[in-house]
Parts: sequence; structure tokens; C-alpha cells
Amino acid sequence: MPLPSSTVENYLKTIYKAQAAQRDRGRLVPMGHLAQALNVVPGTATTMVKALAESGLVHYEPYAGVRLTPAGEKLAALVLRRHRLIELFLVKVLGMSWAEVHDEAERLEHAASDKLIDRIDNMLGRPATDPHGDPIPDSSGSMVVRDYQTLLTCPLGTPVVLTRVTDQDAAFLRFLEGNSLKPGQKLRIEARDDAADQVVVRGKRDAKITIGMRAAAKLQVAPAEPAG
Amino acid sequence: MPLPSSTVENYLKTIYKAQAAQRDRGRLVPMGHLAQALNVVPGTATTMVKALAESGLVHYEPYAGVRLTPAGEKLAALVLRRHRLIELFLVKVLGMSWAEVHDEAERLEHAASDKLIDRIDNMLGRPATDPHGDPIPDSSGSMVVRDYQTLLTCPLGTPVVLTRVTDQDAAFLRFLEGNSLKPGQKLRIEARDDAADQVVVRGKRDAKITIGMRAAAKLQVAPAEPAG
DNA sequence: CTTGTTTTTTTGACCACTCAAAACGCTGGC
DNA sequence: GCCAGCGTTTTGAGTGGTCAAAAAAACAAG
Repeated sequence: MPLPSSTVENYLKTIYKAQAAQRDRGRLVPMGHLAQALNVVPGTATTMVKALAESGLVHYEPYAGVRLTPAGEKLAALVLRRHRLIELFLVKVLGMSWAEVHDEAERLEHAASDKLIDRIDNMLGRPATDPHGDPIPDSSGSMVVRDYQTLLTCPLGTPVVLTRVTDQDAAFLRFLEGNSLKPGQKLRIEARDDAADQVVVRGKRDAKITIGMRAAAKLQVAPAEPAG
Repeated sequence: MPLPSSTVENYLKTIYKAQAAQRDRGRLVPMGHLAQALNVVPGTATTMVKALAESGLVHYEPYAGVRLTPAGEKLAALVLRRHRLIELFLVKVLGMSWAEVHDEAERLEHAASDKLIDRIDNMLGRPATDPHGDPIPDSSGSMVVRDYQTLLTCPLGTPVVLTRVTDQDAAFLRFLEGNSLKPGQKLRIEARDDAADQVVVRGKRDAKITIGMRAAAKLQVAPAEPAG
């Protein structure tokens, strides 16, 4: 049981996220999808996945796709844990912008020891979510998954709070930051217009913000708790 | 100009340290020495060094040895900079023991971006030395090298201050820590005995500490400044 | 069904890094 | 001045990860 290379960690992480992204957990992730997400050619993904299956980290069905085994799932969750704790640490302790921490964490997650990660976790007070609102698995690899509404599905008019942003693209995050759209921000949906492909929300100090539906789908919200 | 792999960085760093360790800077480092320090077989070092010479990072003389070019030296210094800033950061900010930060930094130094390193540098107040007293190169790769005495060469009786520990072995560092022998600590050499292979020093609260000469050579000191 | 398109797998090759072991070059002792 | 011994280089091979392109399987439509 040699420790997994960062390549292996990246495959597991990517499969994990792909599985989570499709509503039906437990469904197989197609090879093409995986290859594209990892920026490799499909044949490479096939080869690698067969090796992962060999070591019992994934379940692989030729021509159908791949799914994590419990062992693979745990490993993937721990990679995600490292990634998200590092992101939060970079923002909270080193004052980096949430738009730039993703790439940094992407590299550090493979180099940080469990000991370091635990110290970071402790220093941050065992946080539940990272700067983008993504849940942070605990050291045993389990995490609470919550189902949120998005700006596309939540009711109009009622106050909600932004809880999670499901896209790490730096430019997108900078746009959000420029409009004070960060997790924790209270919002109210003013209008949705399918034809115009836009959602109008009232954000900080009642500022009016208009965003496209594609972007709106990436913003998850929860019903706002009454202040107190 | 692709960025150097961590293997390349490790070769450069090791050559750099080997060159610094031999009094005659500019002398060639023998292949055997390099191979041993890197924990590879000599043939591997030869192959790799030839590739480094190819890219202009080292000067290589067959059967004689290897030396860094200015370009290689700068790169090596920047690796060292990352390593040492990370070490100091782990100690100062995350409260890790100086005995355990070396291995952690050994991995993180290849993953941290310049931006991150600069933030760390800034947060620590542009420090001159790391927790072991090793000088930290600035972002242009230059650093002030100071020649210190060691516990073997410094005068008896006069007060000195421990400035640098030239061995990163965790067990050794734990021993030093247990005896309050950390950079900054005031000391006085009480006796040296070649036959018995021991040096007796008075440390914190005049505690008597006896160490072997091999170990004593790894402790560098400067004349103690008058308090104030 | 059969055909054409898409997706996946296979094959052969390559790069970076490594080792084991054989071949080589240098140097010190006589 | 020669040779033994040591350090160094070469050679051949292996591993992990990758691509390009050919072959195969699955799928959609008529």
C-alpha cells in the first residue's frame, strides 16, 4: 500500500466530483467525461482507470464507465478535505483572494501531510465549509451533503442567503466578488426572465445585480434565517 | 523554458548545499557525493547531471564533478528560499516543532507559488533566517552568507550566542530542543576535551550540557552582543 | 436489421526518472 | 611505468504517465 501518487489522487478526486455532480449517485461516470475533466486523451483515462480498478479503488465496467469503491471514495474525500482546508486557510490566514486559492490548493493538496492538515483544521476551528461553501470532509472522510436550491429554482421575492458557489473559475469568482456575491451574503430574487436569459437579484445594500441563467445555476442558496 | 520538475529542483538544491559545504566555493562536487545525498545510484546522477548541463543549469566535467552555473545557482537559491520560508512559517504561524518542519517543507517547497511565498515572506516580516539559523535568500536569489565559528572553534569562557544549526535530523533537533539549544540561546563554553570527545557548555539558566565533538561542530555561534 | 456516428479500447511509441551491472578512466603505490 | 582499486560512465531495462492513431464496441436512425 504505497501512498497514491498525485496523479492517482487527481483521478479519484475527479471521479468523486463527477459522481457528486450527477444527481444519481452511484451511477457510472463515462470515460469521455473523466478524460475531459482531467485534460487527458480518452485512451489515457482508460489505461489509468484499469490500474485503479486493479488496486481496488474503483469499479470499472468496460464501455460503461467508472465508479469509486468505498476505499476509493474515502481516499477521494481525504484529498477534497485537504484541498478545501488549504483553500480556507489561504483565505483566512494568508489573506489571499478566493479567486486565486483554487490553483494553489490544487498543488498543495498533494504535498501537505495529515499532521499539517490537522493543525490547519484545528487553527480554523474545524470549519464545515470552505470559502466557496463546499463542505469539508472530516478526517475519517465523511461529510454532510446538503441539498440546496439554486438561484434558478428558489422562490421569488423571499430572502435567501448565498451558501455555495459551484464553479472555481477565477474570472467568475472575481466577478462575484466585485458584486459582493460571497457565501453568507443575503439576497432576494427580484425577477427571472427565461427569454432574456437573466436573473435579477438584490444583494448588498439592495444593489441590483443581473446575471445569466447559466451563472445563476451555479449559485446555491438556503432560506434566510430570521436575523438574530 | 518549462518550469523545472521537483527532481530538477532537488538536484540543484543538493548541488548548491554541497558547494556551500565545501570551504572552496566554485570547486566541483563529485558525482558520488551528489548521488549519495540524493539517495540515487551514481549512474542516475550522471544521467541527470548531463541533462542539467544541457539546459545550462550546471557546469559538468566528466570524471571530475559538477558545479552550478549562475542560472542554476539562482534557481537553487529560490528553492532554498521557499524551503526556509515555509519552515519558518510552519513554526511561527502553525506552531509546529522545528524538528518536524524539514520534511514537510521538503515537499511543500515544490508546490508553493511565488505569490504564496511572497505573502508568507511579508507576513513574517521579511525574515533573514529560518528556525535553524539558515539564511533566507531574497526573491532575486541573493543572500548574505556569514561565516560563524562553531562550538569547536570558538574561544572558551567568553559568552556566545547560538546562531545556526547545520543538521536537520529530527532526532538531533529534538535533543537540542530538549536542552534549550535553539538559535538565539546564549551559551558559554566551559571545556573541550579531545580525548573524551566532548564539549561542555553552559546554557539556559546555567544548565550544564555535554555534547560530542561531531555534534558540537554542527552548532555555529557568534560573539554575544552586550545585552541591550 | 443494416448503416453511419460516437465513444471506448487497444496498440505502439515516447519522455522523465530510475536501477543493476558491465565497461571505462583516473590515480596512487610500488 | 604499470597495475590494482575506486569512482564514474555506459548500457540495457523497467516504471509511471502520457499521446496518436487504428480497431472495436455501442448506439441511433432509417
